[in-house]
Amino acid sequence: MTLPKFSQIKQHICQQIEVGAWPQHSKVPSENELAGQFSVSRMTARRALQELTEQGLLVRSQGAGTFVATFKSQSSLLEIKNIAEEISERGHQHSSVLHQLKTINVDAEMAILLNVKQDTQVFYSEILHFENDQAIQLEQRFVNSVLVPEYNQQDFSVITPHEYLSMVAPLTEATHEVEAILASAELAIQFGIKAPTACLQVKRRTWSSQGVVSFAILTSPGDKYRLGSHLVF
Amino acid sequence: MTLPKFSQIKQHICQQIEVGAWPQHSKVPSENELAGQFSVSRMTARRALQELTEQGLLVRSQGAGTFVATFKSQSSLLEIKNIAEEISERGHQHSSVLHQLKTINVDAEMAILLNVKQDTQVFYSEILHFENDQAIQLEQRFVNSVLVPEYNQQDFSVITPHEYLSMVAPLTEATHEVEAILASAELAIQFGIKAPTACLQVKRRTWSSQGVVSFAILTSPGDKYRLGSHLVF
DNA sequence: AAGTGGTCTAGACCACTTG
DNA sequence: AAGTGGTCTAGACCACTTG
Repeated sequence: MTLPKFSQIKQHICQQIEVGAWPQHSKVPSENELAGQFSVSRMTARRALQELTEQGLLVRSQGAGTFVATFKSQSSLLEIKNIAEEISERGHQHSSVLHQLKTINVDAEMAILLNVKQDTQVFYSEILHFENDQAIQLEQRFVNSVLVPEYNQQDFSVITPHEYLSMVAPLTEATHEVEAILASAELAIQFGIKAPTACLQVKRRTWSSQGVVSFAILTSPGDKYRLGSHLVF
Repeated sequence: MTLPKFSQIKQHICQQIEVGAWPQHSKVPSENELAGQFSVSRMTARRALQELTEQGLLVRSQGAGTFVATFKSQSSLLEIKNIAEEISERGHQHSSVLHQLKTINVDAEMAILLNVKQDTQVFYSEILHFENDQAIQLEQRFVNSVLVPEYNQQDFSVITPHEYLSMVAPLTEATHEVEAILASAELAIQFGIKAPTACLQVKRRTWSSQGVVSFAILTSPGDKYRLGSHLVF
């Protein structure tokens, strides 16, 4: 299974930027130059440049060219942090209980979210995280078994899914959706809270260079958890 | 100056979804059908579908087709967007009702948040924002009267606070705190929802080069609003 | 088997910026 | 005038899902 040509070109450009060969504001090869170098049509080279522009790595200007974008100082805002780390940074004790770790058949929706074929087997893990004996987050995670075939063989009492995935499939991209929901009866019991409590629910999709790695649903009681971000312009 | 063909097709699809002709999860015309209907090449029809998918309006599945996505208002955590703009980008109608616009004496906490002396007079505005006649966000805002002395003389039926502040005190920095809360009885009435509903509450502090400009509390019903972010590493 | 989306080609004309 | 990106065409082959 080889990567599509436009993906290969994207990877090449990312690499050049990462190693510093193409610094900020430097001109990157034009569509025609890339098409020549990689022996593809202009449309394919264009797609690579276009997608990297949408991702914020490049900026384009008709007539002028394509340039490496200014790196955003966005690392601190909604970082993808490991919950165990977050808790220990607060000087508290992290622990977790593994509820489930199994293989499931994806339904249509999950197939789209993980970008796998229907009826593929994927991994599902459910872990409840504690901060000083207080349940703080329920982590429900679906993992692409093609990209991370040994996910279900890990011991999640010694490593968090986030830590393991960071090792075997480094993050290149992520999306978040944040919602407020009412705790279900079941959730309320797990968190040890009374029935009508608001919860923050973050749905996080993560990518490595190979594709979608996992889809996680992170739910936390609203009165014990919040998200922060700091933007600098 | 006419719109490009792919934009016209996008508009047409948006319209169908808006007027309810194509409800959630319904199948939209295939690339080939659209190409035929609009007398364009398949690549052009495809671009329209592709961009709407990236924007979250459609979902696609190879072999199966393209479908209208589950609709939910979404706002980005990474940019400070004007709510009126956000709503009109979704093709909906924004309106607002000004509840209050007055001068108040800050208490100790607000003095710290706005970085002004205690007992300074600051402006307070309270505005309820609607998306198509549905109340979607309550904006409670405290504004530094030293940096923005004419805030209380604006007509907030023609300009949003965000738009006005962007003009007179451009953003240089912002912090967000996101929490899930239970709607108070008063809030529930304003939003037209039943009592135990979860709400997303964003507390936003904004700076211009001169200092803290404003502190805003943005509250939205959880079932009608969500925040999103897209990170690239 | 027919339809769908995913990738790709080799051209074209255009608006725009740069030397 | 030459190069660049923006739009568009009319094809092609493929993997996949559906009846």
